[in-house]
Amino acid sequence: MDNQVKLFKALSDQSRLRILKMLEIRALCVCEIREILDLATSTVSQHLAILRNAGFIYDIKDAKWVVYHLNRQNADEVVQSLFRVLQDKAFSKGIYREDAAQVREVNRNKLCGL
Amino acid sequence: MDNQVKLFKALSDQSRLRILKMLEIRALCVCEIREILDLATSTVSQHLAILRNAGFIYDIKDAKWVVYHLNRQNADEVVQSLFRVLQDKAFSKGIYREDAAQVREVNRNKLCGL
DNA sequence: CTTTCATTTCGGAAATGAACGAAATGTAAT
DNA sequence: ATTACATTTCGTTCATTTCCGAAATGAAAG
Repeated sequence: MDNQVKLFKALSDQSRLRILKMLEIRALCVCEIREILDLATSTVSQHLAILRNAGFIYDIKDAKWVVYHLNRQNADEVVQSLFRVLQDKAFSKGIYREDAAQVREVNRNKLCGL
Repeated sequence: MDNQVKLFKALSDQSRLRILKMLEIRALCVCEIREILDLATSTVSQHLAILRNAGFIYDIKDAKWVVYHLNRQNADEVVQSLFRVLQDKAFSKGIYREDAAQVREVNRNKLCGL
């Protein structure tokens, strides 16, 4: 598939936009994202794969978790430009604001094992 | 559907990105767009409806044609921001460059009736 | 080495999207 | 008015996407 189209496709889903806005606040593991989105873990994992494949995020293994980070250093100018689109205040309202509040509260140690 | 998601969905199709880049050069009627994309007229009409519904374009009836224009004045900041994404040079290569050449050559009078 | 547990992959169901041709619409020309 | 014709709408088909639960993976802890 055309690379530019792939970028827009990755962003054309509410759950994935929410994930990107959450990762803007801080890196999160799959179980934390799952908790906030309230979707099956496998579904969250697939959304993350789509975002990673498009270059918006990357993951780092940390202890028993896979922690996802916003890929702010991506050299692709279109990706950078799209990150800037997500800075619009439209993405700080409604569900995005609610998610932001939850991101500050969730704790992977409490959510998952420990 | 969420408004922001609708914007990205509208852009997550190669034919629709091509249409927007063509309209950047000049306003076009459906038959001119159909000629360049080489799709059924009904398919082109649906793509145009999706872009219009998202606010990226508008149409004006002119004689027997419906002429589509880029909606550069759209007040939505996200739309403006997305127009800026499309300014990236990635959208002036490959198929987009070929389309641009064709836009300068097509003539609705020759294509359609007259 | 075996168990535990977070995550990914797989397979399938339901929803959505893209494409076409045929029929409907509406306007311009005869 | 009737015809001609650009465009839209409708109905259908096929591909893709989204979602889930079950099974596989892989690393850490016991």
